[in-house]
Amino acid sequence: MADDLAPGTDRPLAGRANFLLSQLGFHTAQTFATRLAPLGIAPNHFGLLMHLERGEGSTQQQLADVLGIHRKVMVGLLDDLQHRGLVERRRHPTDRRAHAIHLTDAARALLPRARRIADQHEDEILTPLDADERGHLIAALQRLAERTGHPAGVHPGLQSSARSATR
Amino acid sequence: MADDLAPGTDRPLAGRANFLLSQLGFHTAQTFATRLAPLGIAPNHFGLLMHLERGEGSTQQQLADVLGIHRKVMVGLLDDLQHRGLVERRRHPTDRRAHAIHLTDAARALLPRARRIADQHEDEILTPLDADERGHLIAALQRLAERTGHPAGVHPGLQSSARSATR
DNA sequence: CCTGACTGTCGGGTACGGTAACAGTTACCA
DNA sequence: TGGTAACTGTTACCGTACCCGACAGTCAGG
Repeated sequence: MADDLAPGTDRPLAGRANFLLSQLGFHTAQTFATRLAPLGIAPNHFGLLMHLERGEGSTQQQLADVLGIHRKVMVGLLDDLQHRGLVERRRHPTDRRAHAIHLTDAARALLPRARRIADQHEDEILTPLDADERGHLIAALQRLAERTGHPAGVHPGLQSSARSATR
Repeated sequence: MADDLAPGTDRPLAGRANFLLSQLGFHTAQTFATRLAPLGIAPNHFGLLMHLERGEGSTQQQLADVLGIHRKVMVGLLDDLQHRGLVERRRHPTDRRAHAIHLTDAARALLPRARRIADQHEDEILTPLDADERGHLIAALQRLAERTGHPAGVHPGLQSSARSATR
């Protein structure tokens, strides 16, 4: 579209889609972490719990693969959740080196509350838009997200900052 | 909209606007930093240079206020840029405690290249959308960004990760 | 049975973020 | 005029988080 030798356009940052996405993404992650903090978990814990909900008994390695992180990080995440009483590391039925990760009843009670917080937070973020505009925005974002190479629902920044909301 | 006592909706993460924004924002910031790295600067340096372009001679404190960060962080950012030969700390004409920050010729030569990289990066991110959809998306994002409380063009995550692309 | 590969975990080096404090300078105000 | 309070830019410090390799225990295949 732009001439390959032309200098960049002189638009302000606030009109560039990449800046807006980065700015809004950071703000969204930050406020969501704040909303979730009273539950004693961080956004990455929430994502892990959501994954565990459909598929308990997985290995830590399997979970790490699905979320695209290193097994070492999974140790820390599960330590947090176990300390919080939300997951159990049971013996794996067939592989004695591995753990089978299961949700506790407390986690099953917590998840609906967390989902409601997520809904409220989303509604708050999208306040300026009506229902039609929200639909168009989400559809557009999904199309952009598909191109990033990350599997659906996998956050690229997951490999860090697990303990911020834990203490 | 949702009943206040209802459990949260059971949508996957990939369909929630707040998750999509956070995911895309992180990915966008990451790839933009990569595109910018060959120039020897990070995204926050780019933002600072853009601000300096319209308004040289500012004090470090003034710049920190405009960007919403602490003066100490500005010291680090300017250290990087000065080391890179892009800014000069001159004596302030009226206040001998303060520095007057000026761009160098190298910075004025670098900025068009950086802007072109930003344009290309934006185009790359928005590939799946046509011109109309891009316009609608940017307009919607701008309306959401206005509600965050951050001044236009101010990135909330600016207070960190300055040195990632410097070395 | 024995070697190689895998699982989950632990310690150590390193870099980062935020706090407190500093000298130099200005502004206020009696 | 003098003296105190506030401000600028900077440094030193400390607790924390992240990355790396290494480890015991266990499985799989020849």
